[in-house]
Amino acid sequence: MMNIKASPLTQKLSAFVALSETELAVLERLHQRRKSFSAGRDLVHQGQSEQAAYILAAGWVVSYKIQADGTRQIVDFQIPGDFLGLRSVLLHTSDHGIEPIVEIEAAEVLGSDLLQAFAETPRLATAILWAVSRDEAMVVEHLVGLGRRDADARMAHFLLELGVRLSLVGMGSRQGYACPLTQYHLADALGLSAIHVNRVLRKLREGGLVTFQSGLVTFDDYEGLVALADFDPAYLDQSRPLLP
Amino acid sequence: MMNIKASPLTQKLSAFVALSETELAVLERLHQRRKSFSAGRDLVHQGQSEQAAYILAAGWVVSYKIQADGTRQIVDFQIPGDFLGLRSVLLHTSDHGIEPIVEIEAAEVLGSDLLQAFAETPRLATAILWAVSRDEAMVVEHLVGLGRRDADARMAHFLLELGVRLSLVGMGSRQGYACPLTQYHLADALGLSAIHVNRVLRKLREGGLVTFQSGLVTFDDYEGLVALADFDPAYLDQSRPLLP
DNA sequence: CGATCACTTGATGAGTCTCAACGTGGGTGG
DNA sequence: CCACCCACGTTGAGACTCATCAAGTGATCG
Repeated sequence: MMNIKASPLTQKLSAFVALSETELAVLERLHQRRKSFSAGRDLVHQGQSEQAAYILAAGWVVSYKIQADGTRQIVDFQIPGDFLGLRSVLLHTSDHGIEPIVEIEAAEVLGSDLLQAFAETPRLATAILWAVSRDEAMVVEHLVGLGRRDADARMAHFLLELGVRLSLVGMGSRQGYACPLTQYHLADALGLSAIHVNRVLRKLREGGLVTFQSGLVTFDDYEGLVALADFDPAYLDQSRPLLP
Repeated sequence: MMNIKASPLTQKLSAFVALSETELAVLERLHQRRKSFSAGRDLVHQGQSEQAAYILAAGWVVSYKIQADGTRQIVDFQIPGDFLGLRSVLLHTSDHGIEPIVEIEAAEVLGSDLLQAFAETPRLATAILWAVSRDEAMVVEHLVGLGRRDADARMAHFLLELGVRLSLVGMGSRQGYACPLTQYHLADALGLSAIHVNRVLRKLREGGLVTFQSGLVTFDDYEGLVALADFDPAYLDQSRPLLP
């Protein structure tokens, strides 16, 4: 391997399919057109008609929707190894905004790049399709949380899911992880007020379950948190390879 | 055209792309392996590993997730012209259940059928990809509703969205539509208790906005409802063709 | 060194849930 | 054919979760 360290996307896909040398090479080629973007400036505006998608290489990104009354609902966070704006490319328009939370690094991917890569290595296409389907499953799980979990379970579930996702790209463990999100981010993602988020975090911390402080998430009682959240990582694991 | 009436899927896709004779023929061929299923018996169980997908031809279907504590969250309803279990096929497992609400008619579609159809008519592939992306956009909008809309707006938005979807397949209009859902269905979809659903419906009815009664949804004041729900059908319209 | 941002805490109230009834129609079995 | 039952709908009272308003802290930064 050329690189000292594989890209997060490679790492993630490798956890699920054994990729050949060729496939790895094609994957790395997709990472060529590297760009960086600074925090806070929208990558994609809600309503914009957009052309390119990106593979996130470093940093955190948030996808959100703003309503007419000004409230914001965060649909998902993206972490290294995730795709950005894939649906915007397909629909040739974006119904949501995409904003870097910190300074990020991302590789621009054109529709044509993707097509070509798929033509060369169909297995890779399948692997990426898997990744996209998994994203969809995460959105569904998020929806379930908003509809049928109370604030505590919602928070617990969210922090656990993020932990699993980060672990897949080597940025987290059962101990915890670094997390640049503010309590306002959590509020907008979980459909709560920032004030209530604060109280929930305090409760979880004082209950000895998890600590969210100064950019660090620490799991104090992983099992307890799993129980509280009714967390079943099946929809993320997907360790059963779907390739023939 | 052979058929007196085009299938709902054909109707839906036609609203967005002008399909050639060939494409129409391929589309009709996908509807060959027709089956019917009775209400209440799961088509796909949560946790099952499933092989086939379906195109819904007649009837209503619900996709849901059951939690450990027994509460149910409905992710989406499918109406004629919608795909069922496409993601289950891709992931080779199902993280959610699929249940017919009434007696339904559906055409079984194997992965191989789909691949072959796509090989014959790439434009059709694009059209179907559009339909799938639109479904995704609907789930996202549903998520936003759960997170950031109060019960009244949630209900209003839901009834309006369903109206637009049904209109696309000729089963509804600005006047209203037939709807076999119970108040319990609404409750599980909107993250409310059935009791509160009842109250909300009464409020909307007495406010002269919309009537949900005995299997019939009637829009009494469409504009008023749109205003209450902050409903923007942009994510459904997609009238801008994405084909070259 | 004032400003701003992220966080924190308390008090109050709205929105929604839960529990507990009761109504009503269509189906089923005796 | 009647009596019953069950699913669905309706209504009221009280409790609880979470939002809102108000205020204040401590860091970071131009």
